[in-house]
Amino acid sequence: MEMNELLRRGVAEVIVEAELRQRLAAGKPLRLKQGFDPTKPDMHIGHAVGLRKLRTFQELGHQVVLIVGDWTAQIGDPSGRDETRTRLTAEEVRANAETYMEQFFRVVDRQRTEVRWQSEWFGTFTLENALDLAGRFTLAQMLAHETFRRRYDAGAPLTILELMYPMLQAYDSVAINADVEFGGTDQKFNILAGRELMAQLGMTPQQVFLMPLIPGTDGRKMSKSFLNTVDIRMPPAEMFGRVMSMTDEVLPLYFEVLTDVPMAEIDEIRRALAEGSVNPRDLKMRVAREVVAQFHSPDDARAAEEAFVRQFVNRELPAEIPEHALAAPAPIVDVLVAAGLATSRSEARRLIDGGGVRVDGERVQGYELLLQPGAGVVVQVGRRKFARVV
RNA sequence: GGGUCGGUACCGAAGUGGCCAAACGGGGCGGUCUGUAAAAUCGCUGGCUUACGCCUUCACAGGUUCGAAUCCUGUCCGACCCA
Repeated sequence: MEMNELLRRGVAEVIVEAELRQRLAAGKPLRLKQGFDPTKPDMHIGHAVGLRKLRTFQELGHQVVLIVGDWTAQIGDPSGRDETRTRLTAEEVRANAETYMEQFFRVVDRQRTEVRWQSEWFGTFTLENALDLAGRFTLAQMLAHETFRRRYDAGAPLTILELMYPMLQAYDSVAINADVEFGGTDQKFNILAGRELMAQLGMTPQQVFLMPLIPGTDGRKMSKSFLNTVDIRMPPAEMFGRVMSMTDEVLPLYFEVLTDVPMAEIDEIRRALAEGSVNPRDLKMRVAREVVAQFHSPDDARAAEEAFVRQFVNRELPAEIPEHALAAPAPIVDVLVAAGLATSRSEARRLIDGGGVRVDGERVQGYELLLQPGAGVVVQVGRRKFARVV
């Protein structure tokens, strides 16, 4: 791969690019650090952008060092909007780490990855070590971190413990002698702290590789609370559907960071979209197919596409409809709740009132409809929730 | 340690004795439209009830009152000022 594309496609920022180019040119395998906190095991395709980049570096012969942040997880990264954290038990940490890695290694090559736990070095850290570390950073430095300063200025709680977070992450780089640290742009401060610490200790400062935070399917920041994520662990059909619901604006970017489609071709796509000579839906299908193929398989991708076309383009019933068994005739309201199509009987009634419930395609008008066991009718809420009554 | 202000539904935020299951905005869900896009627009958004209505909820625990999210006491949590 061409150097510019390696350092720029799907990359937000490289610090310091000239230095990194030199080190790459020297031809020695580099140690690429990527850390994670085993607190929130759900990864979405936004995270995959960085994983894909790691994978590319691996293919060029470099070594990935994955840090399991079993200590920093106790603090919670203040870089995000995260506020108070509950402490995790050792078992939770281990389970979360496993879940994380299961996702991580769907993209990154396990054979060329060294997995290290923070407890290897922090487990034996003494108070003396901790004080020494704390002594190497100043409050002013910490308040230079926008998140800290904003919270401080806003009068929001900010503990000394949270100030420790960047220090611990910085020390990880020392412990494993990192050449490059990867992270999202929200990691810039923490990763730069690593650079400074390494320099202070007479080591060659690590290079910084920041991945962009990609927008979610609705164009806003990709975030669980917006329900606009595409999660790596989603089953193929759901993953396909979520990608399809992306807003037009993000389409070229998704091509750029989530597929291997050549940049020249993406430029053409951009042009075609601008002049309206293609149906964006068809391009989305291509992205969706590629994404599903990456995290599942090409076969899964094909199947997901067929199911999508059947259900949403042709408006046919999905191939797979969960069955709900009835022991006796039951009112529609009860069936909706029991089959998980409504969370309460009140909600079920509201859905009926709002015209959102259909039985075999017929809109349900009242609450009194009785469904018979074995009837085989299909109950539907909205466009996407189905159950077959048996 | 002292003082002041504050803790309301998924989030933000009104409400400061009855008209409060609680304004408004966001989000979410559903209808129309459609390319499961966006935008637009309409409705819903604690639970139980066909319904009348009933029940639980405004940090937590008590109390005053015919009646409390609203008043009082204590507890917990946060912010600010003083030390």
